[in-house]
Amino acid sequence: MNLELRHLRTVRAIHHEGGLARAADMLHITQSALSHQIKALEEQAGVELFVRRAKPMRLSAAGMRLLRLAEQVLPLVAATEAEFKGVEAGRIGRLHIAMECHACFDWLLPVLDIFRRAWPDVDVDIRQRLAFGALPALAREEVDLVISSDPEDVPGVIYQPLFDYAPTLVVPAAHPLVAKGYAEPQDLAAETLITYPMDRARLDVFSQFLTPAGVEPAAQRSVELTAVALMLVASGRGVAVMPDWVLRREAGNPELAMLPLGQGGVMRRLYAALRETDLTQPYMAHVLRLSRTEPPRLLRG
Amino acid sequence: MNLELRHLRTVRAIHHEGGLARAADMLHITQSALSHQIKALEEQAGVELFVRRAKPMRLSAAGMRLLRLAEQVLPLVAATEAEFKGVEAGRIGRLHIAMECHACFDWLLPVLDIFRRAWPDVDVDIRQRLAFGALPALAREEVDLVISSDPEDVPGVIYQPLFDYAPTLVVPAAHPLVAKGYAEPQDLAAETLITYPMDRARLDVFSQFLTPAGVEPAAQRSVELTAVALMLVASGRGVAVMPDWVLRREAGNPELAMLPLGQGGVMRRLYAALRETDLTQPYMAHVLRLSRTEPPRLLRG
DNA sequence: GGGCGTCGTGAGACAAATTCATAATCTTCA
DNA sequence: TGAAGATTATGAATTTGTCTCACGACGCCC
Repeated sequence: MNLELRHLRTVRAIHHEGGLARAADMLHITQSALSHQIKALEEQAGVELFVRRAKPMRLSAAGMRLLRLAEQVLPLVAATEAEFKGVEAGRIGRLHIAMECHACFDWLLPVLDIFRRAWPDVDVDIRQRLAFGALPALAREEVDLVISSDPEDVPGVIYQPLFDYAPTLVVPAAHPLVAKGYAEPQDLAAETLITYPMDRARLDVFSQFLTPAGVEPAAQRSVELTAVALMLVASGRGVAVMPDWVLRREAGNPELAMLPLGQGGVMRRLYAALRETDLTQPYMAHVLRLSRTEPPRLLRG
Repeated sequence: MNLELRHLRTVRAIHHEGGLARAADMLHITQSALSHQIKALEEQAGVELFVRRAKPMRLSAAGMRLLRLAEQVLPLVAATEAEFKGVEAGRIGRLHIAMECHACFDWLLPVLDIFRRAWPDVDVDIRQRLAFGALPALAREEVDLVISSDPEDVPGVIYQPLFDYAPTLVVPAAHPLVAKGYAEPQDLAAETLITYPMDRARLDVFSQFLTPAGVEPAAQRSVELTAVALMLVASGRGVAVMPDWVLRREAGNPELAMLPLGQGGVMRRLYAALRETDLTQPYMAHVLRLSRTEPPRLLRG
């Protein structure tokens, strides 16, 4: 019977205003238009929706059921429309984040905790394991922000630098390398390397250290959790490379020792990638600012 | 932003069918129409509702919010439309009853109890004290059935006879009139008459007995409940006139005695009034049949 | 019974949705 | 990589639907 919201708005207006003429007034159309409309509607429904005996016109029993539907549905619609105005105004939005950096949980969770208090209407989520990589997901609008240290040139996507970090080797306290004071690629040739479960190309230890030197570790083992990796290192099962901000917290742990990669260490820069169109979103600006300022503060505090 | 159900149906179809072309198919319009429609919608909303990078087209974050609305609203609409089909088929309807007869509760409630089991989708109600009388309320579709013993000629309203009854005087068992065996109007001139709280014109004792004879009772008192009226009579506070079907239940009560009005008694006929247009409703036919057959059965049983 | 308010109706103006034909993209697969 | 197939976009014409205008009908209230 092809009901439309227009009809529900009409039914509600006639009921609330008490009569066709006044309802037409409130809907900013003529009384005649309403008369035509309800006549067509009644023909479609096959039921009399209004009682015409008494003027002004009133809803019949069947009309009342339509009114009930209108009172249910129209507020929902109005709320959604209001949300859309909110989206236009930038108050509402979505912030789904993809990380190519396992340890980033460490600083990202506190950052998002601050963020969600400031932007309660923004839908926040973190998504791992995107099927075809994080950047395509960004372009396809599956996610809205990608945390990565490998900027790629993708049209419509821009990179904002966040902060620098040093991938650092962590070994058992008793390890012979500790005396040397730093690690060279060859030093890992006989070691079991513990990494996060990611593509080699996205692991700093390979992309910045081992692969350029053509060195392969004796064995590799992947674990999901930072705490587990550190435990394995402490118990002599292998060595790992992690951002310095993770390890700074373990500075007081007597079972572990940290060594720079190479004599001078390796510096890496973390970026946030987002769609160019989202750059104007105020909440995006906010989350970027938080992501630049909060992590260093967390390390000090 | 003038959303319409059409748009919600489109959004839902595109999501479920996964793409414009298939959605167009399911909605029985061309792909082109849909393309135009969503373009217009996006312009109105000021937000991109679909992600066009990847084909087939997918909902964007904003589109997802519209989808949520669609999933909320469309089932409600569909349910109401289904109800309207039910109304057309006569399965669903309203049966609001106005009584001009207080004691009719006695038989009407059992009748409605049977009725509602047979017609669970018919909305049943009993309404007392209609502002301007029951018959205008019938014409105005405030009620759908009126129980009355005074048929009036109203266009569009027809009367169906239900059953006959005898308004009967009930007095205390020790009352002097009991010896006489019947009551004449003058016998009530010295009595307190207990009635239901209604207009005199609608009380049998006046319209059929006292008023024609020009007799006025010594006093009149009105009570709502039959049981209370009988209690007052039993305790010598007055006399009352009620339909015989009410009193037959009190036949064994040693404190009360029943007397016919006049030597031969008075007979009255109860009618059900309804709109002519409702005469074809199957549930109306059913409630009328029940109202004819059940009350006599109740008296016997 | 004449004014007043309310609703109904038909014709024409206007707006909107749909279709048709075709172009522009993207995907897939050899 | 290039051609076939699938998917979406676009512009103009067409159809459909909605609204307005002008007027008529009806009921109500002094």
